[in-house]
Parts: sequence; structure tokens; C-alpha cells
Amino acid sequence: MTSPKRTTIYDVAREAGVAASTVSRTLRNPRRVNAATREHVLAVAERLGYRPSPLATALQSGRTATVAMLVPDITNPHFFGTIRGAERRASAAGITFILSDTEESADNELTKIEHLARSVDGFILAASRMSDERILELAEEHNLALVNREVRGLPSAVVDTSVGSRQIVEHLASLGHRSLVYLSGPHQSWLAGERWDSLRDGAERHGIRAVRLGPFPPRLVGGGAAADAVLVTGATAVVAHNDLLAIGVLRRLAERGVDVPRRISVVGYDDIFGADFCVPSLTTLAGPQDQAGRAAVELLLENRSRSTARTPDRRVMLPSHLVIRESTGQAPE
Amino acid sequence: MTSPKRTTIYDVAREAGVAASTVSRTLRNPRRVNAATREHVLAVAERLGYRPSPLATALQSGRTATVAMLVPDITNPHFFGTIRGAERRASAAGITFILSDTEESADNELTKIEHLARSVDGFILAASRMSDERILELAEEHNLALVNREVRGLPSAVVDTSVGSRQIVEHLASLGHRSLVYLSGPHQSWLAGERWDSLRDGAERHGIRAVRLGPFPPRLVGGGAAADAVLVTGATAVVAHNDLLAIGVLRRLAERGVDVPRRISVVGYDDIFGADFCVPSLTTLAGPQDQAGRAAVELLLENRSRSTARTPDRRVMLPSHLVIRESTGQAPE
DNA sequence: CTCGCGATGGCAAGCGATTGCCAAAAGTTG
DNA sequence: CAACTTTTGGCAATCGCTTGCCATCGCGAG
Repeated sequence: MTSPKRTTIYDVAREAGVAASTVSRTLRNPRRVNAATREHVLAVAERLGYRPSPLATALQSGRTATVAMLVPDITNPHFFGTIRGAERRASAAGITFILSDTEESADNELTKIEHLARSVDGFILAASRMSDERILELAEEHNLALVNREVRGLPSAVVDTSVGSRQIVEHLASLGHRSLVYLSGPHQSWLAGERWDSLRDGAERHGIRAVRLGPFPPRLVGGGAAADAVLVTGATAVVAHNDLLAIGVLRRLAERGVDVPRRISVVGYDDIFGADFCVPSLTTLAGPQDQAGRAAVELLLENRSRSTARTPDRRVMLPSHLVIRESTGQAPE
Repeated sequence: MTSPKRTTIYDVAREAGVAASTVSRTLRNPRRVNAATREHVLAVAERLGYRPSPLATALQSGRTATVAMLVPDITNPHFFGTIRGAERRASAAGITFILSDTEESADNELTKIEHLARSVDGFILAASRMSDERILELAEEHNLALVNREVRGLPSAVVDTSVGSRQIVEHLASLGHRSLVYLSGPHQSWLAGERWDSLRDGAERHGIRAVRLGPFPPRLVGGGAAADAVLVTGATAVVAHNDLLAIGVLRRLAERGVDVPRRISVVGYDDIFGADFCVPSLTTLAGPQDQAGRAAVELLLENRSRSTARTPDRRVMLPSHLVIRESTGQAPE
């Protein structure tokens, strides 16, 4: 790699016989310069293969045309959709997309935000593990958009799981189940709380007994312990915090020779890759995670420039739907 | 979000009673400044909560402490490992990680590189779809590291699939198979070429007939057409370009009532998430993709600063290994 | 024919660091 | 103690672009 001194705005200016400011305006604020000059400058810029330096632009203007997305665990398929959606949207808007894994740690989130603060226009916090207070505090200084998390007054995009959770309960109720176990995710997970609340709520309404176990790590490996715990309760239906956990449970149950769904029904959340081809295939609450990612980027974009003004409460709620597969069935006698 | 005018190096300088340059040196080149002053400056910086502006630093110094990774398809599980490995390594080195999806298009790769050129120290091209010539050309101007792709003279990290491919053939041969079909991936894919070469090579050595079909889109949906095509050939073993395709094939075969592995054996590449719990579980060539990602970042880091000097041929080769599961078995009579 | 005003382009001051060069201070050496 | 060498800190230029402010110009109005 050689550094052939990229052409700058000054090169273009000299070549076009105008001032640098004119070149700058031609690019950022075209109507501020006469059509004829503009054409000329553009032509010269094109000929010289001019590319603006995002750094210089950002340094001067304060706009970086970059967003960062913080994710608790990149490898969790649950986030793939969100990541993709956000990346696509950012890319479409010509915005650079920074991805950062916070390894399920609130402290890491803080550190990373601090670190990136000056390099980005805003942050997308996906399933943030931080407390509401902390998030609100950060929102004072940074432009934030939340995904699958709600905090009073902050823009957020969430896939609605309360309605969906009730659907799950109804589905189970209709199959004759009288009790269910919820396998909870990380206890800092807002989502986990939401889901439990709706499940319990729905269960109550249907006269179903609901128990919460956990927290379990929301990964395949979490399924082992979770499955065993479930068996002890004697419940006929399990709702896992996510598909990963659910699939883990399925595997463990298979190992132990427990028939799903004959003896126990299993439900997950997210409809991740693989949920349709595991055995038995998984009944799960699917949601447009990619749209949540995309929406988050949009919220961020709306929001920038606005510096002191608190954004009017912008929250996007996306509908989820229950995908019924083989892992749920009639409750046993 | 408010903009409380972040504290700058000048604020620290004033407060500490030294020149800005001293502050700068304290941070970048501590031994250049007296221990006493250094301590003092650090204390003041700490007290004021000073955070350097990456933008300003980059603009002046040319080092951005950022790398970008270009991936043909973010949603393809094959890349998850690579992405994770690269992100982790970058993060550990305090380097910002930009992720960009090129949607399987060589032109997109070019555009994105052009776009990000000034904002990053280098690019990681994962399974690039560009031609060797194009890549070499780009390497003149940019700092590149390749993943799962080799181009003369450029640093690269690849999971060795030639040895692995031969293992696959041996495995199949030992099961009595006399013919195999390779389901090829995108034809711009270097990997696809490599794999086919090694397979054919191995097949020849074992007196096995090998046929290549395709290209097929390396996704689940590609499996439908692929499976049908395979059945026509009457081969008893299929090696798919990747697990996604392989799983797609499994599904289609199941639909058509073809018994795997009784009637046909299926092998994939990558050992992606799900390969172990699809049915039948998939025999596949696993490789440390995350290490490839991590290695690529390291190659990039070694390489920066060096501007004109061409890097000594640095290539990392990672071993793969065959994971035998249920999708392969004795060849039928 | 003069005045006022909008359109247009240039000047120059930043944005927040880094770094070459220089001078003063401190340390070495014979 | 003189003559040097090292250390240490400051000055000022620079990276590439944006933008407030000012000067000029052309033109329609009075």
C-alpha cells in the first residue's frame, strides 16, 4: 500500500480556479453556489477523483455520519436480524456502521460508549443490560436509540412480546395445559421481565399456574440445567426466554427420553435460524427483528442535529406472531 | 442529549499550566516528558474527565485505530465466527470495528472500500467476490487482509479446506461410496474453486467419480434445486459448498422421502450453528473461523504504519477437521 | 441615474489533536 | 569550570474541511 496523497478540496479548488470554500459549498450546500460554477467544480472534482475526508468533515462539523450498535452477544442468533436490519438501513443512508460486542456486561456498554462517543452520531443499544437510570444519564450526553428495551422518554424500537406472550398462553391453554414454566433469561434483561409479566398475566386470565425459573444463560448450554429444573416442577409446558435456550431444552429432554410434545410442550421466542429444522421443530414467537434494527437507525437519524431539545417520545412497536410447529401439543392427562 | 463542549487537550493544558503539546506527549509518548509533569498532567486530565478526540487524532496522525470488515452476507451463519473473531480481536486492541455487508457484489465491495478509505487503517475482506486483479490493484492504495481467500503477495488468513476436503473424500471412500457430487457455491467464490479442486483431486486418488453441479446460492433455499439435481445424477454422496446449502438439501430430500444416509450421504462445510441439531445431524468440515477473523485483524495491525513497503508474504493457514455425524453412512448397494 | 438587496464567491478562523524544530535547563566529562 | 550532550517543554504549522462574515456584482425599483 502506498499513500499517494489523496486529493483534497484544495486541489480541486486550485484546478477549478475557485476558493476552497466554494468547493466545499458545492458539495454540502449546492444551492449556495451558482449553477455554472457548481457544474464546473463538480466536473473537476470528478476528474480528479476527489473523495471527501470523513474525518476532517466530522472534526469540523461535528457530524460523523456514523452510528454504533452495541450488542450483548454478537454470536447470539437472536441479534442477527437486528444487526442486519440496522446495517442495511445505515448503509442505505450512507452511514457508517460500527458494531460492538459488550459481552453481556453493563460496564462494557458504558466503556464502549465512552470510547466511541466522539466518533459517532449516536448509539443503538440492543437489549441493553444497563439500568434505566444509567441509560437516562447517558442519554443526557449521547444520542441513543434502544432496541427491545424501553426507557421513559427515549426513542426505542421494540418487537412487542406482550401481546405475543398472551398468544402463547392462549395457544397452550387451548391445548389443555394447566400449568407452565417460564425459563427466564439474564435478570438484567428488560425483555425477560416483560415476557414474564405478560405470561403471568395471561396465565392468570386463563386460570393457568405459572412459575418462573432461572435466570439461565440464554444459550444452548443453558438448556441442560433448565430442562432438568423443569422436569422437577412437573409442568406440562415450558416457555423459554429464547429459542437458543428452548433448543437446548429440547436436546436435553431428548437425551432424557422425555417426549416432546407428548409429555411436555416447549415454546421459544425469536424464531431464529434453526428453529424450523430442529427436532421437533420449535413453536416460537417470531418478530421482525430486522425491522427493529432498521427503525432504531431511523430514530437515531431523526434525532441528530437536535442537540438540547429532548426528542418527542418516539417509540416504534412492531408486531410479533406465533409460529406453531411441532414442539407444542395436547397436554397429557 | 446536550453538548456540554467536551474538554479538550487545551483545557487540560491550561488547567495544568503547561502547553498543549506537553499534554499530547504525556498521552502519546510519555517518556518524552518528565515524570513529575507527566503525573501532574495525567491527574488534571483525569480530574477534568478528558477523552481524546479520535477524529482529531486521526486527521492529524493518519492513524484511525479503526478497521473495517467487508462481508458478502452478514446473515450467512458461515461468517458469524469470522465476524466475532475479528470483532473480539479488534476490541481487545482498542480498535474500532466497522462492519459492512456487500451483498455478494464485487462492485459493492469496491464502493464501500472507496467510501471508507479515509476513515480506516485497513480492510478485512472476507470471502471477497472481487477478482485477483482488482484486489491487487486495491492493495496498492489500501491496507488489506483477506479471509478465506488467497491472492499472491497479500496477507491472508484461511481455514485450510484442501486437506479437509481430502478427508471428506476419504471418509466417503471408506464408507464404500464410488461417486460424489459437489454442489458448488457462487462462482466468484475462491473457496468454491479450492474445494472443488481438492475434492476432485482426492476423488481421483481414490478412484471415485466426482461431478460438480451448480453454482447454487449458498443458502437454505439453494438446497431445493440442488437436491433435485443430485437425485438425477444417481450419486450416492453429496458434498455441499456449505452447511446452509447442505441443510437445504437435507430438507428437500426428506420432503421427497429420500433416506439420508441410507440412500444418500450428505456433507457440508463450516459446522455452523444448527448443523448438530438438524435431522439427520450433519457431517461437516469444521474450521476455526473465528481464529481466521482474529488473525486477519492481527495481520492488518502488523501491517499498518508500513506505508510503501510491501509486506513480507504473511499468510495464516488454519487447520480444519471433519466432524462426522449422522448424515453420512455406508453407501447403498 | 442612484439605491437597495439578493446572489455569489473569497477570506480566514476554527475543529482537536500531532510533531518538527528550537531554546532553555540540567547533567556529564575532563 | 568550560564545553558538550541530553532532557524537557513550548511554538507554531498542519491535517482537510466547514462556515460566519464581508466584498462584489448585477439588477429591478424609485
